[in-house]
Amino acid sequence: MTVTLADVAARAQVSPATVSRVLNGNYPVAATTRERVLRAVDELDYVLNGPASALAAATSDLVGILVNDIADPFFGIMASAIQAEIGGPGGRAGGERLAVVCNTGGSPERELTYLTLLQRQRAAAVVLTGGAIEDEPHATAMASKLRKLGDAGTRVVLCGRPPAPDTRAIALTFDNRGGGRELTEHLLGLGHRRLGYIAGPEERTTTRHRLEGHRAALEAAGIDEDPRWTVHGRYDRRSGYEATLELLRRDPSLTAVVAANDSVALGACAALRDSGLRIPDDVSVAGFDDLPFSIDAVPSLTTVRLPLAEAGARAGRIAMGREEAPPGGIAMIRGELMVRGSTGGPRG
Amino acid sequence: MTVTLADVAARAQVSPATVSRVLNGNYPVAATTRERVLRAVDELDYVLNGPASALAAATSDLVGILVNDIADPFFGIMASAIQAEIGGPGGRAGGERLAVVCNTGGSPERELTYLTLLQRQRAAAVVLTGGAIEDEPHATAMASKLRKLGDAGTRVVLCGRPPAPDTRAIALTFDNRGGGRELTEHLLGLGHRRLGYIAGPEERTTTRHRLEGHRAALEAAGIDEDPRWTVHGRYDRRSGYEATLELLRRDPSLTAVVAANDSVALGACAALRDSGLRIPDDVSVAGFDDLPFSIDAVPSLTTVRLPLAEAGARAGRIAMGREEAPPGGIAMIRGELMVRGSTGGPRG
DNA sequence: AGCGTGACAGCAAGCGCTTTCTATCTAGTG
DNA sequence: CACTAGATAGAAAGCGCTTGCTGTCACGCT
Repeated sequence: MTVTLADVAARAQVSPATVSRVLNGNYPVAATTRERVLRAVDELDYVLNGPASALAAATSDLVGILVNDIADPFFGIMASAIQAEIGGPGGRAGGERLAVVCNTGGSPERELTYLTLLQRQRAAAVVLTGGAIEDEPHATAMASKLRKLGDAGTRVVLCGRPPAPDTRAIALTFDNRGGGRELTEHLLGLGHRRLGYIAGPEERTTTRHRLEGHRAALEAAGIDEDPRWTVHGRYDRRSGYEATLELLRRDPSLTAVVAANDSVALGACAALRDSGLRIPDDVSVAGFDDLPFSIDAVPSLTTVRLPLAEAGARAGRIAMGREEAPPGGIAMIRGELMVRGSTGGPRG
Repeated sequence: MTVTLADVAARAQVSPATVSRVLNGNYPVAATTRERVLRAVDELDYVLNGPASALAAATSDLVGILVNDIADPFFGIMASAIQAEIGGPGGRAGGERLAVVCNTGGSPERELTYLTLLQRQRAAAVVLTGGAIEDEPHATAMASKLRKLGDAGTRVVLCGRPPAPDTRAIALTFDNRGGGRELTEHLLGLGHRRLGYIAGPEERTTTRHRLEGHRAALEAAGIDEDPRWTVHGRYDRRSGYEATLELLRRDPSLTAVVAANDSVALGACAALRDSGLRIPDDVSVAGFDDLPFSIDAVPSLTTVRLPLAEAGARAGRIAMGREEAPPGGIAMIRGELMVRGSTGGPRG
């Protein structure tokens, strides 16, 4: 019923081998023969059988991209950039590859299961985006899985994620600590002394690093941090809204709120406004990531820009073997402080 | 080197057939045997070879999701919902499926090529999201491709996209026309008579339908539309910014601007502010989609909410055969007008 | 004229799994 | 107790493609 290589071969009066070679183009085939084959392919409307081809050749053209939340532009932007470089149709890369975007939802089990699924598909490469989960057993399981993938010839690249030791994985890590520190230094420079911090979920590297940067800046400035000034939440707007109200309840004298990321910062802004506070006159707000909407907030958000698209593109190229891995397999990608309207000197 | 089914069989002292059956669980296997096999799988760290399995069984567990722009939350939200229902790891669905999110970038060729790639992989189902491109040759090619996919047993679902006649594709269509109309009626009700419209790219069904709704409302109100009041652009913020400046240049007396979607509306707001105009006192602004950030705009955006997540979830279930297709294979999904702060009565 | 040499094309052996058909064994039945 | 139905397990035939190896020619060289 379905057209196979053999059918094409018969029609073109050549052997299946020849058809295969024409299609893969890695073996000399006379121009006239090639033409005949291509015509047959066209006439029969032949479509290669991917699984069969993958099985015989022991390789596949699937590339996995793991993201925490595909609905979040932070991941969407990286995924998009990675995918463009992977060279799906229209990409500059030669062979047409299928990018498989997998949504882990931040769940450790899913992360692992997806990796197994990709391993099962004999994926050509896998790119993991976003922070890692800091759970000892899970980290061990991940490392082991990544090692196996690497051993099986799958190229593994971590994009915006800390290195995975004892693994062949290439890591392009965001300097969350440095960015967090710079951001808080900016606030301190403006004269703020009482800063609330809305952190992301615990046991996430991203959360921890940004928070560490923040605390390092405080410490360097000789400020004793009040434990009440830190609240943990999710990486979304809602969480930012609630956390801000909580922060305000705990200490109404705060003059600045630093958020785990831009979405959280937006929620913080909303909460402040709803509490009758002006930004930045009464309270300054800062975000992280510099997602596209941040500049449109009113006032526009002071934040740390992470080169998401660039990092994704680079990760994609490395995954495809079109760019050399950084020395040591690790590269630290710095963020850039974007000072905008949401931060100003403290009131009074 | 790599562990195969046969290795597991040898270790468990059973035939490969039995191992396969244990793994697929669709054939009776004695409990003790099953256990022995599972132990062997575990000890050998065996991972099924996806391509081989797909080849032999003539089916695969890949499900394609086509989106225009994965970095755009509009698509991200739908993709996320679809994927959750597809039942990747952790999903309620039984078999573990791999969702393949394909980024077409709005390019017709890529759309087609991705479909071929999915066809090649013998995808179990394909969900196409977002509006279609209104180019006769391309539409024909798409229909033909979708027909072939359908004939090959791949379930095809259109989510937020007009029906594809002569195809087995199930369509969950957004009522863009109705939403557009309602939105403009709201503005007219407030007393606006000179409305600018920032449309999306031409030759897109979404663009056309929303615009048609807008015009229908104007016509019903007996307003002659000035051709200068419509500008076409892309579906992004930047485009909204520029288009608004252009609109203002063409007719500074406009009292309202209707945007093709929320991102464009945000750009419009920025342009208005930069032009020294207040929203909504001087000019009202309306968006479309009600993406999460819309409520955080200042003032918050009046827009038409599209149940993106619900539609995606439903599309996912239909694609998996877990929900019946709507009668006639077509369902119209209505939007809901969300009146918020960005629209008000015209000045004066 | 004889022959080495490319340039192509074909043969055939798998790749690792699924599944039909068949064989075996146990337990239930008259 | 002979016999049959039901429950498992195995043998083996592919699934559609790739690729190493083996021809077969047509040239051009000595």
